Amino acid sequence: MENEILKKCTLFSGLTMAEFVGALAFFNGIRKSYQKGAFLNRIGVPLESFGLVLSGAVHVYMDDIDGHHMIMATVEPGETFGESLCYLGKDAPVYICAVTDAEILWLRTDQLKSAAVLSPLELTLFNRFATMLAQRSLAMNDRIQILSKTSIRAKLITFFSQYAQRFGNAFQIPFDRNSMATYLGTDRSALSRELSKLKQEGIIDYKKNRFRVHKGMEMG
Amino acid sequence: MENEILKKCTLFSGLTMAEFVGALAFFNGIRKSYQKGAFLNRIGVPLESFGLVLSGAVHVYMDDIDGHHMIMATVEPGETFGESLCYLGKDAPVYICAVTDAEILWLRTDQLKSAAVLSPLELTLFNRFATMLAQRSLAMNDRIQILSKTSIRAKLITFFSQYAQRFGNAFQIPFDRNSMATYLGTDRSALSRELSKLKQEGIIDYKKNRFRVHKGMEMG
DNA sequence: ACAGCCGCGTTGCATTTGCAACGCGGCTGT
DNA sequence: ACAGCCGCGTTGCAAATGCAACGCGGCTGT
Repeated sequence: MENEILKKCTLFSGLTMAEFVGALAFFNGIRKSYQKGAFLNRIGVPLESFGLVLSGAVHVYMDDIDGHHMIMATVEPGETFGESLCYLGKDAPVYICAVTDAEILWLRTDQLKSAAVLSPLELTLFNRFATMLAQRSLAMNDRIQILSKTSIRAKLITFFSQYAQRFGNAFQIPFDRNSMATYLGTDRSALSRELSKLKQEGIIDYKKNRFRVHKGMEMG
Repeated sequence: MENEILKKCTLFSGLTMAEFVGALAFFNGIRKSYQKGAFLNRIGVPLESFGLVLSGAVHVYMDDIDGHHMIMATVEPGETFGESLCYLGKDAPVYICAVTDAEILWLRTDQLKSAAVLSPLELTLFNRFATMLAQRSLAMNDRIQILSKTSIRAKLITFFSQYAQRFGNAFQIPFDRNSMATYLGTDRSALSRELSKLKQEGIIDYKKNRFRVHKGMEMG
Protein backbone atom coordinates (compact mmCIF):
# COMPACT_ATOMS: atom_id res chain seq x y z
CA MET A 1 0.00 0.00 0.00
CA GLU A 2 1.04 3.62 -0.50
CA ASN A 3 3.02 4.04 2.66
CA GLU A 4 4.15 7.56 1.95
CA ILE A 5 0.51 8.61 1.73
CA LEU A 6 -0.43 6.86 4.93
CA LYS A 7 2.44 8.47 6.79
CA LYS A 8 0.87 11.84 6.06
CA CYS A 9 -2.26 10.83 7.90
CA THR A 10 -2.45 11.42 11.64
CA LEU A 11 -4.09 8.06 12.07
CA PHE A 12 -1.24 5.93 10.78
CA SER A 13 1.93 7.99 10.86
CA GLY A 14 4.88 6.38 12.56
CA LEU A 15 3.35 2.95 13.08
CA THR A 16 5.45 -0.17 12.70
CA MET A 17 4.38 -2.62 10.03
CA ALA A 18 2.89 -4.93 12.63
CA GLU A 19 1.01 -2.09 14.26
CA PHE A 20 -0.24 -0.95 10.91
CA VAL A 21 -1.63 -4.38 10.12
CA GLY A 22 -3.32 -4.40 13.51
CA ALA A 23 -4.72 -0.94 12.88
CA LEU A 24 -6.16 -1.95 9.53
CA ALA A 25 -7.88 -4.89 11.16
CA PHE A 26 -9.18 -2.74 14.00
CA PHE A 27 -10.74 -0.30 11.56
CA ASN A 28 -11.84 -3.03 9.16
CA GLY A 29 -9.90 -1.27 6.43
CA ILE A 30 -11.20 -1.94 2.92
CA ARG A 31 -9.71 -0.49 -0.21
CA LYS A 32 -11.93 0.47 -3.12
CA SER A 33 -11.45 2.16 -6.46
CA TYR A 34 -13.80 4.68 -8.02
CA GLN A 35 -14.02 6.24 -11.42
CA LYS A 36 -14.21 9.95 -11.93
CA GLY A 37 -17.71 11.13 -11.21
CA ALA A 38 -18.71 8.17 -9.06
CA PHE A 39 -20.68 8.75 -5.88
CA LEU A 40 -19.19 7.32 -2.71
CA ASN A 41 -22.25 7.40 -0.48
CA ARG A 42 -25.97 7.82 -0.44
CA ILE A 43 -27.62 10.84 1.06
CA GLY A 44 -29.89 10.36 4.07
CA VAL A 45 -28.17 7.15 5.10
CA PRO A 46 -25.47 6.84 7.79
CA LEU A 47 -21.90 6.47 6.61
CA GLU A 48 -20.71 3.10 7.80
CA SER A 49 -17.08 4.04 7.31
CA PHE A 50 -15.07 7.18 6.94
CA GLY A 51 -12.67 7.49 4.04
CA LEU A 52 -8.97 8.05 3.61
CA VAL A 53 -8.03 9.14 0.12
CA LEU A 54 -5.10 7.07 -1.22
CA SER A 55 -5.06 8.60 -4.67
CA GLY A 56 -7.16 10.99 -6.68
CA ALA A 57 -9.47 13.49 -5.07
CA VAL A 58 -13.03 13.64 -3.79
CA HIS A 59 -15.39 16.49 -3.10
CA VAL A 60 -17.96 16.68 -0.35
CA TYR A 61 -21.10 18.44 -1.50
CA MET A 62 -24.25 19.55 0.20
CA ASP A 63 -27.55 20.36 -1.40
CA ASP A 64 -29.17 23.65 -0.81
CA ILE A 65 -32.78 24.35 0.07
CA ASP A 66 -33.33 25.63 -3.43
CA GLY A 67 -31.42 22.89 -5.18
CA HIS A 68 -28.07 24.57 -5.60
CA HIS A 69 -25.20 22.49 -4.42
CA MET A 70 -22.25 23.68 -2.51
CA ILE A 71 -18.78 22.28 -2.00
CA MET A 72 -18.13 21.66 1.67
CA ALA A 73 -14.66 20.17 1.31
CA THR A 74 -12.10 18.99 -1.18
CA VAL A 75 -10.16 15.96 0.00
CA GLU A 76 -6.74 15.03 -1.36
CA PRO A 77 -4.44 12.02 -0.87
CA GLY A 78 -3.60 11.46 2.78
CA GLU A 79 -6.65 13.36 3.95
CA THR A 80 -9.87 11.96 5.33
CA PHE A 81 -13.57 12.71 5.13
CA GLY A 82 -16.67 11.76 7.06
CA GLU A 83 -15.07 10.89 10.41
CA SER A 84 -17.52 12.96 12.43
CA LEU A 85 -20.59 11.75 10.60
CA CYS A 86 -19.43 8.17 10.73
CA TYR A 87 -18.57 8.30 14.40
CA LEU A 88 -21.92 9.85 15.30
CA GLY A 89 -23.82 7.50 12.99
CA LYS A 90 -25.96 10.33 11.70
CA ASP A 91 -27.71 10.28 8.38
CA ALA A 92 -25.40 11.85 5.87
CA PRO A 93 -26.56 15.33 4.83
CA VAL A 94 -23.79 15.41 2.23
CA TYR A 95 -22.84 13.48 -0.84
CA ILE A 96 -19.34 12.52 -1.67
CA CYS A 97 -18.11 12.34 -5.23
CA ALA A 98 -14.85 11.36 -6.91
CA VAL A 99 -13.60 14.28 -9.01
CA THR A 100 -10.86 12.14 -10.51
CA ASP A 101 -10.34 8.42 -10.57
CA ALA A 102 -9.71 7.70 -6.91
CA GLU A 103 -8.74 5.01 -4.46
CA ILE A 104 -10.26 5.12 -1.02
CA LEU A 105 -9.37 3.26 2.13
CA TRP A 106 -12.62 2.84 4.04
CA LEU A 107 -12.33 2.63 7.82
CA ARG A 108 -15.02 1.69 10.32
CA THR A 109 -15.38 3.16 13.79
CA ASP A 110 -17.58 0.45 15.28
CA GLN A 111 -14.90 -1.00 17.48
CA LEU A 112 -13.93 2.40 18.81
CA LYS A 113 -17.46 2.88 19.97
CA SER A 114 -18.38 -0.57 21.21
CA ALA A 115 -15.23 -2.20 22.52
CA ALA A 116 -15.40 -2.87 26.26
CA VAL A 117 -11.65 -2.84 26.58
CA LEU A 118 -8.89 -1.58 24.33
CA SER A 119 -5.36 -2.88 23.83
CA PRO A 120 -2.53 -0.36 24.05
CA LEU A 121 -2.37 -0.16 20.26
CA GLU A 122 -6.11 0.34 20.04
CA LEU A 123 -5.94 3.02 22.68
CA THR A 124 -3.27 4.75 20.64
CA LEU A 125 -5.50 4.56 17.61
CA PHE A 126 -8.38 6.03 19.54
CA ASN A 127 -6.13 8.90 20.54
CA ARG A 128 -5.10 9.42 16.95
CA PHE A 129 -8.72 9.42 15.89
CA ALA A 130 -9.64 12.00 18.53
CA THR A 131 -6.67 14.06 17.40
CA MET A 132 -8.04 13.99 13.86
CA LEU A 133 -11.41 15.20 15.10
CA ALA A 134 -9.79 18.00 17.07
CA GLN A 135 -7.62 19.02 14.12
CA ARG A 136 -10.67 19.10 11.93
CA SER A 137 -12.30 21.51 14.36
CA LEU A 138 -9.33 23.84 14.26
CA ALA A 139 -9.22 23.74 10.47
CA MET A 140 -12.91 24.59 10.33
CA ASN A 141 -12.26 27.39 12.74
CA ASP A 142 -9.75 28.85 10.34
CA ARG A 143 -12.30 28.76 7.59
CA ILE A 144 -14.99 30.32 9.77
CA GLN A 145 -12.59 33.10 10.58
CA ILE A 146 -12.17 33.77 6.87
CA LEU A 147 -15.83 33.47 5.99
CA SER A 148 -16.78 35.86 8.77
CA LYS A 149 -14.96 38.70 7.06
CA THR A 150 -17.21 40.97 5.09
CA SER A 151 -14.90 42.12 2.31
CA ILE A 152 -13.03 39.98 -0.18
CA ARG A 153 -9.84 41.81 0.64
CA ALA A 154 -10.17 40.99 4.32
CA LYS A 155 -10.86 37.36 3.48
CA LEU A 156 -7.77 37.17 1.30
CA ILE A 157 -5.53 38.81 3.86
CA THR A 158 -6.76 36.39 6.51
CA PHE A 159 -6.38 33.45 4.17
CA PHE A 160 -2.85 34.40 3.20
CA SER A 161 -1.88 35.14 6.78
CA GLN A 162 -2.92 31.64 7.79
CA TYR A 163 -0.76 30.13 5.07
CA ALA A 164 2.15 32.45 5.76
CA GLN A 165 2.04 31.53 9.41
CA ARG A 166 2.57 27.89 8.53
CA PHE A 167 4.67 27.92 5.41
CA GLY A 168 6.37 31.29 5.31
CA ASN A 169 6.03 34.00 2.71
CA ALA A 170 5.86 31.75 -0.34
CA PHE A 171 3.51 28.84 -0.69
CA GLN A 172 1.16 27.16 -3.05
CA ILE A 173 -2.46 26.50 -2.36
CA PRO A 174 -4.46 23.36 -3.17
CA PHE A 175 -7.16 25.26 -5.02
CA ASP A 176 -7.87 26.48 -8.49
CA ARG A 177 -9.64 29.83 -8.67
CA ASN A 178 -13.09 28.33 -8.58
CA SER A 179 -12.45 26.22 -5.49
CA MET A 180 -10.64 29.11 -3.89
CA ALA A 181 -13.66 31.34 -4.43
CA THR A 182 -15.89 28.66 -2.92
CA TYR A 183 -13.59 28.24 0.04
CA LEU A 184 -13.63 31.98 0.63
CA GLY A 185 -17.36 32.19 0.09
CA THR A 186 -17.25 34.60 -2.81
CA ASP A 187 -17.44 34.90 -6.56
CA ARG A 188 -14.65 33.78 -8.87
CA SER A 189 -14.52 36.94 -10.95
CA ALA A 190 -14.73 39.19 -7.93
CA LEU A 191 -11.90 37.17 -6.43
CA SER A 192 -9.82 37.60 -9.57
CA ARG A 193 -10.47 41.30 -9.47
CA GLU A 194 -9.32 41.65 -5.89
CA LEU A 195 -6.25 39.47 -6.46
CA SER A 196 -5.27 41.71 -9.34
CA LYS A 197 -5.63 44.78 -7.16
CA LEU A 198 -3.49 43.25 -4.43
CA LYS A 199 -0.81 42.36 -6.94
CA GLN A 200 -0.94 45.81 -8.51
CA GLU A 201 -0.57 47.42 -5.10
CA GLY A 202 2.51 45.28 -4.50
CA ILE A 203 0.99 43.52 -1.51
CA ILE A 204 1.19 40.05 -2.98
CA ASP A 205 2.54 38.36 -6.06
CA TYR A 206 1.26 35.20 -7.65
CA LYS A 207 1.21 33.00 -10.66
CA LYS A 208 -1.45 30.32 -10.91
CA ASN A 209 -1.69 28.79 -7.46
CA ARG A 210 1.75 29.86 -6.21
CA PHE A 211 1.62 32.92 -3.99
CA ARG A 212 4.10 35.19 -2.31
CA VAL A 213 3.07 37.71 0.31
CA HIS A 214 5.13 40.81 0.98
CA LYS A 215 6.06 42.38 4.28
CA GLY A 216 3.65 44.79 5.75
CA MET A 217 0.57 43.04 4.53
CA GLU A 218 -2.28 44.69 6.36
CA MET A 219 -5.92 45.36 6.11
CA GLY A 220 -6.70 48.02 3.55
CA MET B 1 -23.47 20.67 41.84
CA GLU B 2 -25.99 21.76 39.18
CA ASN B 3 -27.07 18.35 38.01
CA GLU B 4 -29.64 19.58 35.56
CA ILE B 5 -26.92 21.53 33.77
CA LEU B 6 -24.54 18.60 33.69
CA LYS B 7 -27.21 16.34 32.29
CA LYS B 8 -27.38 18.59 29.26
CA CYS B 9 -23.75 17.96 28.50
CA THR B 10 -22.82 14.97 26.38
CA LEU B 11 -19.91 14.25 28.66
CA PHE B 12 -21.89 13.59 31.83
CA SER B 13 -25.48 12.87 30.85
CA GLY B 14 -26.98 9.74 32.31
CA LEU B 15 -24.11 8.88 34.66
CA THR B 16 -24.81 7.45 38.09
CA MET B 17 -23.57 9.43 41.06
CA ALA B 18 -20.64 7.09 41.56
CA GLU B 19 -19.72 7.29 37.89
CA PHE B 20 -19.98 11.03 37.99
CA VAL B 21 -17.60 11.23 40.92
CA GLY B 22 -15.19 8.99 39.04
CA ALA B 23 -15.52 11.12 35.94
CA LEU B 24 -14.76 14.28 37.86
CA ALA B 25 -11.64 12.68 39.25
CA PHE B 26 -10.59 11.38 35.85
CA PHE B 27 -10.86 14.85 34.33
CA ASN B 28 -9.45 16.55 37.42
CA GLY B 29 -12.57 18.67 37.57
CA ILE B 30 -12.11 22.03 39.26
CA ARG B 31 -14.81 24.58 39.73
CA LYS B 32 -14.05 28.27 39.55
CA SER B 33 -16.04 31.48 39.61
CA TYR B 34 -15.39 34.52 37.47
CA GLN B 35 -16.72 38.01 37.50
CA LYS B 36 -18.21 39.62 34.46
CA GLY B 37 -15.42 40.79 32.17
CA ALA B 38 -12.76 38.43 33.57
CA PHE B 39 -10.44 36.63 31.20
CA LEU B 40 -10.32 32.87 31.50
CA ASN B 41 -7.08 32.18 29.68
CA ARG B 42 -3.95 33.77 28.30
CA ILE B 43 -3.32 34.02 24.61
CA GLY B 44 -0.34 32.16 23.14
CA VAL B 45 -0.30 29.63 25.96
CA PRO B 46 -1.83 26.15 25.81
CA LEU B 47 -5.13 25.62 27.58
CA GLU B 48 -4.50 23.11 30.33
CA SER B 49 -8.19 22.36 30.67
CA PHE B 50 -11.29 22.81 28.66
CA GLY B 51 -14.31 24.46 30.23
CA LEU B 52 -17.88 23.52 30.92
CA VAL B 53 -20.08 26.49 31.72
CA LEU B 54 -22.15 25.87 34.84
CA SER B 55 -23.74 29.29 35.00
CA GLY B 56 -23.41 32.59 33.22
CA ALA B 57 -21.95 32.86 29.75
CA VAL B 58 -18.55 33.23 28.14
CA HIS B 59 -17.43 34.43 24.75
CA VAL B 60 -14.52 33.13 22.74
CA TYR B 61 -12.77 35.92 20.85
CA MET B 62 -9.99 36.01 18.37
CA ASP B 63 -7.83 38.95 17.45
CA ASP B 64 -7.54 40.07 13.94
CA ILE B 65 -4.42 40.97 12.02
CA ASP B 66 -5.38 44.59 12.23
CA GLY B 67 -6.45 44.53 15.84
CA HIS B 68 -10.17 44.05 15.45
CA HIS B 69 -11.55 41.28 17.52
CA MET B 70 -14.11 38.80 16.44
CA ILE B 71 -16.47 36.56 18.38
CA MET B 72 -15.83 32.94 17.53
CA ALA B 73 -18.36 31.42 19.88
CA THR B 74 -20.81 32.20 22.65
CA VAL B 75 -20.98 29.50 25.28
CA GLU B 76 -23.96 29.02 27.57
CA PRO B 77 -24.65 26.80 30.58
CA GLY B 78 -24.18 23.12 29.77
CA GLU B 79 -21.95 23.89 26.80
CA THR B 80 -18.21 23.56 26.58
CA PHE B 81 -15.31 25.42 25.02
CA GLY B 82 -11.70 24.73 24.20
CA GLU B 83 -11.86 20.91 23.97
CA SER B 84 -10.01 20.76 20.67
CA LEU B 85 -7.33 23.21 21.67
CA CYS B 86 -6.85 21.56 25.03
CA TYR B 87 -6.69 18.08 23.60
CA LEU B 88 -4.13 19.11 20.98
CA GLY B 89 -2.16 21.17 23.48
CA LYS B 90 -1.76 23.98 21.00
CA ASP B 91 -1.07 27.54 22.00
CA ALA B 92 -4.40 29.27 22.31
CA PRO B 93 -5.06 31.68 19.43
CA VAL B 94 -8.21 32.84 21.19
CA TYR B 95 -9.10 34.53 24.42
CA ILE B 96 -12.00 33.58 26.53
CA CYS B 97 -13.95 36.11 28.50
CA ALA B 98 -16.86 35.99 30.94
CA VAL B 99 -19.69 38.16 29.63
CA THR B 100 -21.64 37.74 32.84
CA ASP B 101 -20.61 36.45 36.24
CA ALA B 102 -19.91 32.83 35.48
CA GLU B 103 -19.02 29.51 37.03
CA ILE B 104 -16.81 27.17 35.08
CA LEU B 105 -16.00 23.53 35.60
CA TRP B 106 -12.48 23.05 34.29
CA LEU B 107 -11.64 19.60 32.97
CA ARG B 108 -8.24 18.23 31.99
CA THR B 109 -7.60 15.82 29.16
CA ASP B 110 -4.18 14.60 30.29
CA GLN B 111 -5.36 11.18 31.34
CA LEU B 112 -7.21 10.67 28.08
CA LYS B 113 -3.98 11.23 26.23
CA SER B 114 -1.49 9.50 28.46
CA ALA B 115 -3.21 6.61 30.17
CA ALA B 116 -1.82 3.22 29.12
CA VAL B 117 -5.03 1.46 29.97
CA LEU B 118 -8.57 2.68 30.56
CA SER B 119 -11.26 1.31 32.83
CA PRO B 120 -14.70 0.74 31.31
CA LEU B 121 -15.93 4.01 32.78
CA GLU B 122 -12.91 5.84 31.46
CA LEU B 123 -13.42 4.32 28.04
CA THR B 124 -17.00 5.52 28.10
CA LEU B 125 -15.80 8.98 28.97
CA PHE B 126 -13.33 8.89 26.10
CA ASN B 127 -16.19 7.97 23.80
CA ARG B 128 -18.25 10.84 25.14
CA PHE B 129 -15.37 13.20 24.62
CA ALA B 130 -14.90 12.04 21.03
CA THR B 131 -18.63 12.46 20.50
CA MET B 132 -18.35 16.04 21.69
CA LEU B 133 -15.56 16.69 19.22
CA ALA B 134 -17.57 15.18 16.39
CA GLN B 135 -20.67 17.16 17.34
CA ARG B 136 -18.62 20.29 17.39
CA SER B 137 -17.52 19.57 13.83
CA LEU B 138 -21.06 19.17 12.64
CA ALA B 139 -22.15 22.37 14.36
CA MET B 140 -19.29 24.24 12.71
CA ASN B 141 -20.35 22.74 9.43
CA ASP B 142 -23.77 24.27 9.85
CA ARG B 143 -22.22 27.64 10.43
CA ILE B 144 -19.90 27.29 7.45
CA GLN B 145 -22.89 26.50 5.32
CA ILE B 146 -24.50 29.74 6.41
CA LEU B 147 -21.40 31.86 6.11
CA SER B 148 -20.77 30.57 2.60
CA LYS B 149 -23.92 32.21 1.34
CA THR B 150 -23.32 35.51 -0.38
CA SER B 151 -26.52 37.38 0.43
CA ILE B 152 -28.00 38.13 3.81
CA ARG B 153 -31.31 36.73 2.67
CA ALA B 154 -29.73 33.42 1.72
CA LYS B 155 -27.94 33.30 5.06
CA LEU B 156 -31.15 33.90 6.93
CA ILE B 157 -33.09 31.30 4.98
CA THR B 158 -30.38 28.75 5.66
CA PHE B 159 -30.17 29.72 9.31
CA PHE B 160 -33.93 29.45 9.81
CA SER B 161 -34.12 26.20 7.89
CA GLN B 162 -31.57 24.65 10.20
CA TYR B 163 -33.61 25.69 13.22
CA ALA B 164 -36.90 24.65 11.66
CA GLN B 165 -35.48 21.25 10.87
CA ARG B 166 -34.76 20.68 14.55
CA PHE B 167 -37.46 22.56 16.39
CA GLY B 168 -40.30 23.01 13.93
CA ASN B 169 -41.74 26.24 12.60
CA ALA B 170 -41.52 28.25 15.78
CA PHE B 171 -38.41 28.57 17.87
CA GLN B 172 -36.31 31.02 19.75
CA ILE B 173 -32.68 31.64 19.11
CA PRO B 174 -29.91 32.17 21.69
CA PHE B 175 -28.77 35.43 20.14
CA ASP B 176 -29.54 39.08 20.39
CA ARG B 177 -29.34 41.00 17.11
CA ASN B 178 -25.68 41.79 17.49
CA SER B 179 -24.60 38.22 18.16
CA MET B 180 -26.89 37.02 15.43
CA ALA B 181 -25.23 39.38 12.97
CA THR B 182 -21.83 38.13 14.06
CA TYR B 183 -22.89 34.53 13.75
CA LEU B 184 -24.15 35.20 10.24
CA GLY B 185 -21.10 37.21 9.36
CA THR B 186 -22.91 40.42 8.54
CA ASP B 187 -23.84 43.82 9.87
CA ARG B 188 -26.48 44.36 12.52
CA SER B 189 -28.38 47.09 10.72
CA ALA B 190 -28.25 45.28 7.39
CA LEU B 191 -29.57 42.23 9.21
CA SER B 192 -32.41 44.25 10.72
CA ARG B 193 -33.23 45.58 7.28
CA GLU B 194 -33.43 42.12 5.74
CA LEU B 195 -35.44 40.74 8.65
CA SER B 196 -37.94 43.54 8.18
CA LYS B 197 -38.23 42.74 4.50
CA LEU B 198 -38.81 39.06 5.19
CA LYS B 199 -41.49 39.90 7.72
CA GLN B 200 -43.13 42.37 5.37
CA GLU B 201 -43.17 39.78 2.59
CA GLY B 202 -44.90 37.38 4.96
CA ILE B 203 -42.10 34.84 4.85
CA ILE B 204 -41.33 34.97 8.54
CA ASP B 205 -42.67 36.57 11.66
CA TYR B 206 -40.74 37.47 14.74
CA LYS B 207 -40.64 39.39 17.94
CA LYS B 208 -37.34 39.83 19.70
CA ASN B 209 -35.60 36.46 19.50
CA ARG B 210 -38.73 34.37 18.90
CA PHE B 211 -39.21 33.46 15.26
CA ARG B 212 -41.83 31.71 13.20
CA VAL B 213 -41.22 30.65 9.64
CA HIS B 214 -44.06 30.20 7.19
CA LYS B 215 -44.63 27.44 4.69
CA GLY B 216 -43.01 27.83 1.34
CA MET B 217 -39.97 29.60 2.61
CA GLU B 218 -37.63 29.64 -0.33
CA MET B 219 -34.71 31.48 -1.74
CA GLY B 220 -35.82 34.81 -3.14
C1' DA C 1 -3.11 20.94 -37.02
C1' DC C 2 -7.36 22.10 -35.49
C1' DA C 3 -11.53 22.18 -32.80
C1' DG C 4 -13.26 22.20 -28.44
C1' DC C 5 -12.74 22.77 -23.65
C1' DC C 6 -11.10 24.71 -19.41
C1' DG C 7 -9.12 27.92 -16.30
C1' DC C 8 -8.42 32.57 -15.65
C1' DG C 9 -8.45 37.62 -16.16
C1' DT C 10 -11.32 41.71 -17.36
C1' DT C 11 -15.18 44.73 -17.46
C1' DG C 12 -19.90 47.03 -17.22
C1' DC C 13 -23.82 47.27 -14.53
C1' DA C 14 -27.45 46.73 -11.18
C1' DT C 15 -27.91 45.53 -6.58
C1' DT C 16 -26.61 44.72 -2.10
C1' DT C 17 -24.52 45.84 1.88
C1' DG C 18 -21.49 47.95 5.23
C1' DC C 19 -21.38 52.04 7.77
C1' DA C 20 -22.67 55.86 10.42
C1' DA C 21 -26.13 58.33 12.45
C1' DC C 22 -30.51 58.92 14.63
C1' DG C 23 -34.72 57.87 17.23
C1' DC C 24 -37.47 55.17 20.21
C1' DG C 25 -38.95 52.28 23.90
C1' DG C 26 -37.86 49.57 27.84
C1' DC C 27 -35.06 48.69 31.81
C1' DT C 28 -32.24 49.96 35.92
C1' DG C 29 -30.39 52.21 39.69
C1' DT C 30 -30.47 56.11 42.51
C1' DA D 1 -39.33 60.14 38.61
C1' DC D 2 -35.60 60.81 35.95
C1' DA D 3 -31.23 60.15 33.70
C1' DG D 4 -28.54 57.06 31.40
C1' DC D 5 -27.93 52.91 28.95
C1' DC D 6 -28.99 49.22 25.84
C1' DG D 7 -31.11 46.74 22.19
C1' DC D 8 -33.31 47.38 18.04
C1' DG D 9 -35.37 49.40 13.84
C1' DT D 10 -34.73 52.87 10.07
C1' DT D 11 -32.46 55.39 6.51
C1' DG D 12 -29.12 57.78 3.26
C1' DC D 13 -25.13 57.05 0.83
C1' DA D 14 -20.87 55.46 -1.07
C1' DA D 15 -18.42 51.48 -2.04
C1' DA D 16 -18.08 46.64 -2.78
C1' DT D 17 -19.53 42.75 -5.06
C1' DG D 18 -22.35 39.33 -7.49
C1' DC D 19 -23.39 38.36 -12.10
C1' DA D 20 -23.09 37.74 -16.87
C1' DA D 21 -20.52 38.09 -20.79
C1' DC D 22 -16.32 38.08 -23.39
C1' DG D 23 -11.52 37.13 -24.74
C1' DC D 24 -7.29 34.71 -24.41
C1' DG D 25 -3.94 31.13 -23.89
C1' DG D 26 -2.87 26.46 -22.94
C1' DC D 27 -4.07 21.65 -23.12
C1' DT D 28 -6.09 17.40 -25.19
C1' DG D 29 -7.73 14.17 -28.26
C1' DT D 30 -8.53 12.95 -32.89
